[in-house]
Amino acid sequence: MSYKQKIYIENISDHIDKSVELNGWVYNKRGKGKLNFILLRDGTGTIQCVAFKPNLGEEKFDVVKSLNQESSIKIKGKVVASEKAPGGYEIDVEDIEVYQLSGDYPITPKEHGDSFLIENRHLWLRSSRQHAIMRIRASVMKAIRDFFDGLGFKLIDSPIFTPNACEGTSTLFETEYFDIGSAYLSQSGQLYAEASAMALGKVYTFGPAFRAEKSKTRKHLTEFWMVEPEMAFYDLQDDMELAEDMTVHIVKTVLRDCRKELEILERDISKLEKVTGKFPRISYSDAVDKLNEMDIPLIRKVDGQDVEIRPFPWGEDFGTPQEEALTADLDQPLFIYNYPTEIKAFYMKRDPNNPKEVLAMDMIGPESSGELIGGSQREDNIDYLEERIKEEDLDMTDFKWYMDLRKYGSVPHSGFGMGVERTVKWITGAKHIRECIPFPRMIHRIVP
RNA sequence: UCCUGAGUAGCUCAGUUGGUUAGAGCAUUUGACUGUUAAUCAAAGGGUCCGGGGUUCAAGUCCCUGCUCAGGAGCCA
Repeated sequence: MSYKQKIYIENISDHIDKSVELNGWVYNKRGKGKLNFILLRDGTGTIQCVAFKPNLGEEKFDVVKSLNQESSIKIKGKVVASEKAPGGYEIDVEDIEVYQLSGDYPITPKEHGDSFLIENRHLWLRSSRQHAIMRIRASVMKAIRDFFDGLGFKLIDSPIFTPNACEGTSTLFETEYFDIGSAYLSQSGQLYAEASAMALGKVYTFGPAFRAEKSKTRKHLTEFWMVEPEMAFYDLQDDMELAEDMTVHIVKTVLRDCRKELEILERDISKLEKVTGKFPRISYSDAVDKLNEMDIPLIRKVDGQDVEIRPFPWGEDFGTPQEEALTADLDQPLFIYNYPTEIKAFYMKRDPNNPKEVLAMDMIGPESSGELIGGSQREDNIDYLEERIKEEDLDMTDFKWYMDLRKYGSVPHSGFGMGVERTVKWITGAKHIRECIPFPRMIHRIVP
């Protein structure tokens, strides 16, 4: 039989009243004497299969009785519509074949703790919630690629091994690289995206990024996926407009293609439906004023003690409490733009009207989802860029090739980076970012 | 790195003031049942109470120490 003729549960309604063959795993089983109900999952969905002893015969019925959770089986039977069946359809089992009877499956239908589930991540992926999140993740990835491809962007792949730091060295994973010495795992493909944008105009790089930050929170991974578009002749306004359109496109795609998954996750869809565009924008300085109106202080650790500083001083970066306060009443993501130069990366363009600020923006998601996007117009003036590299104590020789981009036809250009897992966390309403990537890498976990 | 909390059956947990043989639900095994929805009912098996040290006639329980895990902070996407 050709693979094209294989039948999957997600399309089972195309085969009503026909006999079909399904392959899958036992998700759950309920016995009732001569009648057994098998909940079969095949990766595309689940369906109830009804095994009735008089129809199957003693021998085959004993096979059904021996099945336990996650046994792998082939089932032949007729597809029937039934109000009693979860999902509306069920299979009247005519024949069954066992690939393998499962041993004691550790993830039972009852509750489990976080640490047990993450230790069994390779099996946890089979559970309905995780299954739904992974399908939404796949949909988000595809939405991102479709969005940029549709606008004529070219996908370029930036290297994972890099010789130097993009922003600071303390958070780099270091590895040996033959006789050359140390190489570092890429924290961002941005510098390479900039070079590519000068060649191709509009590009995006999409791949994993590695950060050795010792963060231990529900929104940090040491390995995460990031999409980074970079566009020649785009200013900061263009950059924000693009980020907004992309975000709307992602949410719309998931709402269109993943209704079932969002239902399994019990996500409040009405909240996502409000993400339609015209995201609010506020400058950093206005945001500081607003925080002070709301009496939100800066909280700083001094000798292990939390000290509240009022009013919030201009020049300090926003943390979680500030982001939450600024977005609490909003249905859509918020752009904060024009940050103090000192707290931002060297490559961001200083505002020609105010050198204390850079043309940078962050997009903070609603529903406490935090920073989803960070971007900026890039510094295109070679002298200012050199000044900033020196201020940050970075090694000029590392950036020789990067400076060439400002030497040979420098142009205004902009870009941003969006964390895929944070976006998936927001859209799915997942409690923890570790649920938003198949195999999370975190400060204290690298297995499985 | 800092702060807080937790570690008892395969899993989720209870375990009184320190006191006889450490319990429950799920999972597993066996049996009953023709419509179950995390099925139900009956029975059985299953324990290095995280490791080490201490106090005590007596420690799962109190003290010290180490390890592991979780939540939060900072940093960031």
